[in-house]
Parts: sequence; structure tokens; C-alpha cells
Amino acid sequence: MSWTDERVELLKKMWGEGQSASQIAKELGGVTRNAVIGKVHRLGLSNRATGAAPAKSEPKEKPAPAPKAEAKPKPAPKTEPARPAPAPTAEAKPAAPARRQIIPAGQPLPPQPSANEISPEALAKVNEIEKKAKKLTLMELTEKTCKWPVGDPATEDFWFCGLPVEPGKPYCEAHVGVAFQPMSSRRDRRR
DNA sequence: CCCTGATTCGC
DNA sequence: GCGAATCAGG
Repeated sequence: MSWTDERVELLKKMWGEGQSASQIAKELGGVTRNAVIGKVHRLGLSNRATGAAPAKSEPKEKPAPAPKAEAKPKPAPKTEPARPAPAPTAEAKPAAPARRQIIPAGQPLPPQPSANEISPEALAKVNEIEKKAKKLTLMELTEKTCKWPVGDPATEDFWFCGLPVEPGKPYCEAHVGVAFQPMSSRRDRRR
């Protein structure tokens, strides 16, 4: 395989969307993540905000400005105690593939993992990472993608987190934090 | 062990 | 230019 125009374009697109090199490689096919990374570097696009963001003390040129919607500490303090986030997700995205709606049923919400009292930090963390969620559909879930449901299954605003799972667990780090409550805080109720 | 990107260097 | 091997990190 060679880096045709189309492939490079897809590479740029996905990289811009924050997809990992391995994901891009998978999508492209015929290349390894190393190839992708190598190409990315040669193309000059490099830095992004992912797991590892080494702050180089080296002034780099950024010919490809990525329109990142930076959010300040508390953009929308939604004090959702239990459910993940049934809030309307009407955000403008550069290249958001239109997911067709799934689960037309009008069922009540399925039993979602939740607790009545989760540490505010954990919640904040979740709200933070859900912005970066891959927003996968049910079929796109793998053993390695976070299976935390977000939104209302009866609407289009429903997807699965999809971020890399914590090895051995069904959720990503952030969602593990709210999914598995040691039920310690609620237990010691002296009543 | 799973994963991530970064860099090197023979091709 | 390419990308496997390697490095460095979470």
C-alpha cells in the first residue's frame, strides 16, 4: 500500500478527530500504526491532546491549526447525581458522521450502572472525558472499548463512550470510577 | 499486559 | 519517503 491522496486525506481527517494511530491504521488497512505515525510526522501534523502529551520545550510550527473547543473549568455544572448524562448533546463538531438512530423502542431507561452518591471529582472527570468519547454504536463496541452508555437510548443522542478501556474492565478509567462504587460512603450510615 | 505516540535508521 | 524496531510513557 502506498500513501495515495485519499489515504492521506483520511489520515489527516481521523488524526484531526483525535483517532489513535492504531485506529487509523485499522481503518486504512494495509498499514501498521507505526506507518501511520511515521506519516503523521512526515506530514508535519503531530501534536494532539491524547493520553500522552509531552510538552516539548521546542517551538514547533503548526501549519494545521486544529479547531479545538476548549472548555473552561466549569462550562456546564450539571449536578447529575446518578445517571451518566441524559443531557442534550447538541454540540458543533467539525466532522461528526451522522449516526443513524438506534433502538426506536420507547422503553424506560435500562438499568444503568449508577450510584446515588458518587464523588464529585469522578463525575467531573466523566463529564470531561465524555467530550472526547468516540461515540460508538452498539455494533462498534469491542472488548477494548468503554461500554458506558451515554444519553437516552430512545433518542439519537445515544452512544457508547468507546474510549480505551481499563484493561480487564468494561469501562474506561473515568467510567470505571463511577461504575464501581465500593459502596463505602453509603454503607456507613449509622441508622 | 494493555495501550499510546516519538524516534531512529536501514531500505 | 517509508515503516519496522525501538524507545518512552500511561
